[in-house]
Amino acid sequence: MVLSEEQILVTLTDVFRQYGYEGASLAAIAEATGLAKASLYHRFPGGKAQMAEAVMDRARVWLDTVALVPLRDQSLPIRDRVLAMTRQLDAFYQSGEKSCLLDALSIGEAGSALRRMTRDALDLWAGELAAAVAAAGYGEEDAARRAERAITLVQGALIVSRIKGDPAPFRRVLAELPEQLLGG
Amino acid sequence: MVLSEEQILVTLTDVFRQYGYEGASLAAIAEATGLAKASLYHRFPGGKAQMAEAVMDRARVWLDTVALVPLRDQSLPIRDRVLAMTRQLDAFYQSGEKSCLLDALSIGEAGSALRRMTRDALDLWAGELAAAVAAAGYGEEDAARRAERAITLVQGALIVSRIKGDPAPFRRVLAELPEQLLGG
DNA sequence: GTCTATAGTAAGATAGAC
DNA sequence: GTCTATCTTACTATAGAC
Repeated sequence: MVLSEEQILVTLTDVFRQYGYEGASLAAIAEATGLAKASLYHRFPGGKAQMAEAVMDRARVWLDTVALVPLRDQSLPIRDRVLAMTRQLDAFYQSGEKSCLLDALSIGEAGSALRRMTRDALDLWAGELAAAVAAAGYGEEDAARRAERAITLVQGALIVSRIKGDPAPFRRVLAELPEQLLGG
Repeated sequence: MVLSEEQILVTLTDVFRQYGYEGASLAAIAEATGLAKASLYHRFPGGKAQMAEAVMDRARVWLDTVALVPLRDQSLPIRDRVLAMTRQLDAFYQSGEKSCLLDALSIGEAGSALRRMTRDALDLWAGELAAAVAAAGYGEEDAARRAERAITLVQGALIVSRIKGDPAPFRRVLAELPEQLLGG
């Protein structure tokens, strides 16, 4: 059976964020996707490194074309825009039951291309979030700090939720994110 | 040359938090410690799993006997106690240049014993921090939320700093931790 | 308690048939 | 584009000498 590239990338994303880059063996990937290892190499001649880069590229595209889109909709109140972003995050992380992709792919001896991609994704997220907050009337620097703190809370909450085996900390952070970004 | 158990655990801690559990190969551990693989097995018959558990156990002891000690010193103002804890964290994480051990050892297929140890360490930290905040006059539930949020910020900041290759986010979070815990 | 040497296994990756 | 079978390497772990 022939799977679509999209279906494979969804599965790869799950495997990488569950096991991390090193922990995700080709055997595990083959089993999760239902494809033989040779078939994976047919689609990703660069092997596991290319698979991880494809996953990260798709994550950046998702950030750019889905999660961050509501932030740019100036017809909505800023608080609603932020709220729409948190709903996308909630879906991507399944309310805290899935681990963070940026974390999983930035640990260990990830290649330099992958490192750059995780950094770019983080910068994209932080930049657009800061711009949205600044557009709400905050100073550039204040907005940048609020955006950085929001992202920090999301990343941290995903770790705390994973370690505790309890999605509640992530849900709490997500619920308080609009106030964190726009309050005070 | 015979290294002390403590010297080995210091090195193991560094290797595990740099590469993660899966990424830390015995070859890398042997090179970092200067011991042959067989010598490592002499000291840790349970192999890599036992090494990681020993590292995590030492981290819990450090938390209990070093980092959290100032929190219990009721002769000092609460803000100074929290500040003393942040100084210990700053030293352990070398101002954000070292990754988070709890993160590195909780990702992937870490054994159930290791999982329990990371969770226990997190609970110990959260519990004592919440108790200290509560002793400053906050309600139990409010104190627990503030403690959870502080730990979330520290974890998240370590990830952001690692991805960006810039310790500044971690330093900022640490500097704002007393206000985060006790302000408002 | 250290080492060299090696066993046994699982990893990433490839060849070639269909 | 898929597969089975295989190659090579690197891994975890052990044996046995000093």
